Amino acid sequence: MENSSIEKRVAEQMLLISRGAAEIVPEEEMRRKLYMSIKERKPLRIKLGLDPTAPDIHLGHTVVLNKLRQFQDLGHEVHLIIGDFTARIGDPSGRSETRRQLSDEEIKVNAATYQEQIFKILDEKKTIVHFNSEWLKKINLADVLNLASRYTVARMLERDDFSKRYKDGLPIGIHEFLYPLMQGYDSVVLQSDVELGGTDQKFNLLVGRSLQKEYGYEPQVALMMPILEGIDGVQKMSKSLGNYIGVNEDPYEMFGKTMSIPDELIIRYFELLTRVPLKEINDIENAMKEGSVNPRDIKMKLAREIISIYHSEEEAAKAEKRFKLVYSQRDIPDDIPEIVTEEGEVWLPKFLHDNDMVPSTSEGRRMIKQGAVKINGEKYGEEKLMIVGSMVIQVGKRKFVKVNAGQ
RNA sequence: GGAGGGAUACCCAAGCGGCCAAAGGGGGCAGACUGUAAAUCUGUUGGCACAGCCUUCGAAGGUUCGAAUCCUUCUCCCUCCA
Repeated sequence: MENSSIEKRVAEQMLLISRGAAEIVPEEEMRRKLYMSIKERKPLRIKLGLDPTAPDIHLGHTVVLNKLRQFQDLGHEVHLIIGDFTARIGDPSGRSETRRQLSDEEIKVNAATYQEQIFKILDEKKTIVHFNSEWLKKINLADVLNLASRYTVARMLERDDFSKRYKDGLPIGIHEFLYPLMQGYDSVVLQSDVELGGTDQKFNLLVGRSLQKEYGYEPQVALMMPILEGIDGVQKMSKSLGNYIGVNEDPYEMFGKTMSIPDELIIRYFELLTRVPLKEINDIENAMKEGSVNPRDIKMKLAREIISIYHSEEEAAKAEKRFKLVYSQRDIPDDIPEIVTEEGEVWLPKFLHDNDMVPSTSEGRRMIKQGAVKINGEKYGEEKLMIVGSMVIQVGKRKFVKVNAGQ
């Protein structure tokens, strides 16, 4: 192949790879690796490590997975490492406190659900999955010492999270120092060319680089993706903060949650979560700046795009229709759950609780007092309710149930 | 190993014998307004068939008519010294 045509393909790949990326360290090396890969027709080994610390994955996780998928589509070799061993330690990255250590059982369960969800994005056939216990389990203390001797405490303490904790007098477990070393060791074993991660992974990825050098291999390139903000627009998306959209959520939930993101996040979500071409995204951005489109409509498009990836276009359209009905027209949707009960008087707080519309009867009472409960579209302020015939009970904006009183 | 300080609800934080289901702030939820965005205002924020009762101030015991508050032991964390 001509040098010039290789260069051209390198440039093309670089463009795709850079989309949304926060940082590529070092960028020049990325180019060089791509060049060699094309020239020698040898795919790059791309590594992504995942800690099975939470049972479900959400859109925040998909940022990096989408990038991985791009590499796959470009013909590179994707290695997914399930950190079943490292999960025992828990990644200290960005943590202001020591992580809880997980049990084997939890890890196993999480790893299984992970894999099932991950392949909604990655091409299963082209993905090589490893569990890092494969090699980390076999290491003995002498190996650990050998590994540990290749890094220094001073460099560990350069890390933001460690140095902050150290300064604040918060505990740092010795085992937490081992975490980046183990992750780096994964790279040594795998001889990865590129490792992906969030920007919070920078330190770990760079440790991988230096360990690979220590062990006499070519160091990997660190490709960092931004950390996605959650639907509150402020904090990073995470399950524990409750500001997430899960990939397993039903289309209507996804639609609603997407619509609730702040406007400032729209473009970012497009860029990091969809496959809408960059050019189109730019057009959207400009149109919004000019005010020629309503951000609400753009958000609806975003929601459709996202749902299409995890469900289907039909589902997306259905979710949109329902959304418009409930929120724009303030109407009652027709596909709400129905329950059958006996005719007669019920104590509403308990009734709502029994039907999972409120977390407790106390909360139910509060909702009623605050005017959040509607019967057949009418605000209802009483705790006692006479159930006759068929009625729709609504709590807040989004919870509906249809009650049919049997004979 | 020695000396001192601390642990309060989702988070931060006040309370230091009864008026404490526990101030204040953040966050959450709901209402109004809207584009279920943001901003703003208002209410609410342990449970229970609820003007009452039950559980909750790191854990377990104790003192007291009465304990988040006092005592004992334990657990965890921090600071200083070694």
